[in-house]
Order: sequence, then structure tokens, then C-alpha cells
Amino acid sequence: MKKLTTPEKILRAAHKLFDREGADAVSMRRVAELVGITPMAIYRHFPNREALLKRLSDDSFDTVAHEWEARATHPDVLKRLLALLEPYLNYALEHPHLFDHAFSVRRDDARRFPEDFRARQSPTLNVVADAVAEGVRLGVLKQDDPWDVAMSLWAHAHGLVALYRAGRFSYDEPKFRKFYFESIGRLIDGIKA
Amino acid sequence: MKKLTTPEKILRAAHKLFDREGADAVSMRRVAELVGITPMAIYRHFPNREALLKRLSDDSFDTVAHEWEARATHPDVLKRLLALLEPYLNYALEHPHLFDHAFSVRRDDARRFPEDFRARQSPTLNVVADAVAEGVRLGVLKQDDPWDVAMSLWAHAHGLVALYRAGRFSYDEPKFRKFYFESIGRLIDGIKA
DNA sequence: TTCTTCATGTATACAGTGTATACATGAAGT
DNA sequence: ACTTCATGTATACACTGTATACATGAAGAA
Repeated sequence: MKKLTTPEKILRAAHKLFDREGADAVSMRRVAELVGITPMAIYRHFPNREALLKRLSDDSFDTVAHEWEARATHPDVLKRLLALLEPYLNYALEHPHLFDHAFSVRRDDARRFPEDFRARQSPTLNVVADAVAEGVRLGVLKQDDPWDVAMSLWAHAHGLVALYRAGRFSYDEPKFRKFYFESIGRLIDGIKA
Repeated sequence: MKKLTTPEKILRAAHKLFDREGADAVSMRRVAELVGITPMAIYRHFPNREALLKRLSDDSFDTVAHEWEARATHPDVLKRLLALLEPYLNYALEHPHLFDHAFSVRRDDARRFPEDFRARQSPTLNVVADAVAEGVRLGVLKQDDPWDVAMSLWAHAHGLVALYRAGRFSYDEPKFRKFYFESIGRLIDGIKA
């Protein structure tokens, strides 16, 4: 059992609230109470509530980003692309509130398409674009800009999940998973050679 | 100059705040002050703030829905599909805050895929699905479920705009428009016969 | 040891929020 | 002239983020 520093305790308490009840439930007072300090003590470690929430969803998404990279193994490019987009779905289903926040809140420091991505600053999209580039080289995929195609794939996956999260599907989780991959399959059909 | 009823005045005031500064700026007190009544008077016309905001984004989106239907004219099915998805982009660019709210907030009364859509309860997706069905019949599009395909198209468009709104693109508006249609073009390539 | 410094906490207060509750007002109908 | 009822106001409560001022206790220097 490791001893936790105060900032870590704060993050854990906030994460707990966030994951269970969503961003609105993460109030400075509730977090403080969970940690056992006064609300203002949080401000010794985080400049404000917004920064605390941002830190939470960043950390949480980093976790999934690593998994994303680990999936870049399948030898078949087309299957690899599908496998790469699975952690995105898993993350959204397992941490819906964090997912919502990570992508609904505007981030002015976020990596932007295209320059930051082409500069390989996104570990997650790198593996997608690399897979696409390999597919193009092998003649499995049409001649096209790998980064543009990778962004199309991300947007497609994101749109599906966003609509699901917004309550636009009546599907349960397994059915939605099925639709998710079928739908991405339509896009992949469009980029195949 | 028509005389406005109080509910209409409330909606206009709220819309003004919403459109300019986003949902957070729409407080009962600010709306009331703009209308010239006390905050509690709003509750004679709307049960609570959430209902007021919902009404706003519903109304606002209905406007664009009609335009959507009006575009269902192009004889070429593929071009018609692209034309159908343009109002969605326009709406998001013209009313970003309303767009954000309309799709980020969970709606338990929203029409859900697939049953409500197949029951033709969405005027907007009807025209898309009809165009797809026509394309399939004419042999321009692959054999596939028109509603599933329509949902894929919607999700793709939505994902692009959502990521744009979340600050993931550095593109200015014209460049993003271009990317939007190119990206949808990739999906359309995938559903072509 | 004594003094100072500084990180980390607390206590209080302020301006803002949504909205429950109780009361006022004035026009329409009997 | 009396009642009804839609529409408004006034007040109050519990909640929010956070600015400001002060407390405390451990580490380092004299």
C-alpha cells in the first residue's frame, strides 16, 4: 500500500466522482470532503476546477492511448485498422463521463489536425496513419493521404460513439459494438484499392 | 412588428445569450433581466432551466431540419447525399453553441436508432435513407440496409463536426468544409456499387 | 537553540447559481 | 360586485467557485 501525496488523493477522489456521476458531480467541496481537507486546500495543487477536470480526462485518456499503440500488431492492415479502433470504443463504454468530457470540452492546447498530427505528436493517430500508409504502399488501400484517411477513420468512430452517448441509439452494448464495426467497415470499403 | 407573448420573449432572450456566449451564459437571472421580468416568472412558462434550453436547441434544429428536407431534390443520388449533409455543417458553423448542446446533452426522449428512424419519425434522416434506398434500387449503391447506411453517413458527418468543434482541427472554415466533403466522399466510395 | 522561511493547510466571505414557497395584481366571467 | 385564475413579484435556501487573510508546523540557518 503506497502512501499517496495530497494531489494524488485529490485526483483519485475527483476521478471517483467523475466516473460515477459525471463532471457536474465533481464540485470542489465534494472532492475536498472525500479527501478530508477543506475546499480551498485543493487550490494549493490545482489552479482551479477546470484544470483539475482537464488533468483527469487527460490522464484517463493517456491510459487508453497506450493500449491503442499496443494493438498495432496485426499483420493484415485492414484487420489492424479495425483492431486499432476498438480501444476507442472500449474507453467510451467503460468511462462514458470521462469520454464525454475529453471530447466535448474545447481544448485550446489540443493537438490539431493536420500539422500536429503530421508532426507525429499524437501517439494514437500515428499508428492509424502508419497502418494506412503501409496499406497504400502494399496496394491494399487506394492512393490517398494517410493522415487525411486516418482522420476520417477517427471522425467516423467518434461520431458513432458520440451519437451513442447522446442517446441516439436504442442498441444495447453488444449490438452497438456490432454496428460500430459494420459502420467502420463501410468506410474501409471506401478506402480499399 | 408583431407583438410577442412572454414565452416568446423568453425564448428570444435565451436564444440570444445562447448563440453568443453558449449554454453557461444562459442563467435564469440573465434571461429574466433581458426580458424585463423577475427570474421566477420564467417558471410560469417553463418547468425549469433544462427544459428551456432543450426547447431552444429543439426549435433551432427544427429550422435546419426543414432546410434539410428541401435539399432532397438533386436527381443524382450521390450528389444528393452530399447536398443533404451540407445543412448539417452549415448549422454547426452558424450556431456552434446550439449545435454543441443539441448533441452533447443526453436526451432520453430523442428519437432512437433504429426503431424510431425506421418508423420514419425523423424527417431529416428520412430523406437520407430514401436517397440511399433509391440508390440501391437503381444499382448505384451496394445492396445494404438504407437505414444503417444513413446512420453511418450521419455519424460520419457528426464526428467530423464534433471534432472540429472540440478544437481538433486547425483548419479555417473553408478548409474544413473541403475536408468535410472529401471525408464523406471516402465513405460514399465505400457504399457505391 | 532560536529565528526565519515557506509549503500547506484553514476560515471566512462574496458573488453567483437554480428554484421552492408565499404573496400580489389585475383582467375575465358569473 | 364577487370570484377565479393566469401571471407576475419578493424572499429565502442550499448550492457553487474562488478571493483574501490568517494558522501551523517542518526544514534550514544563525
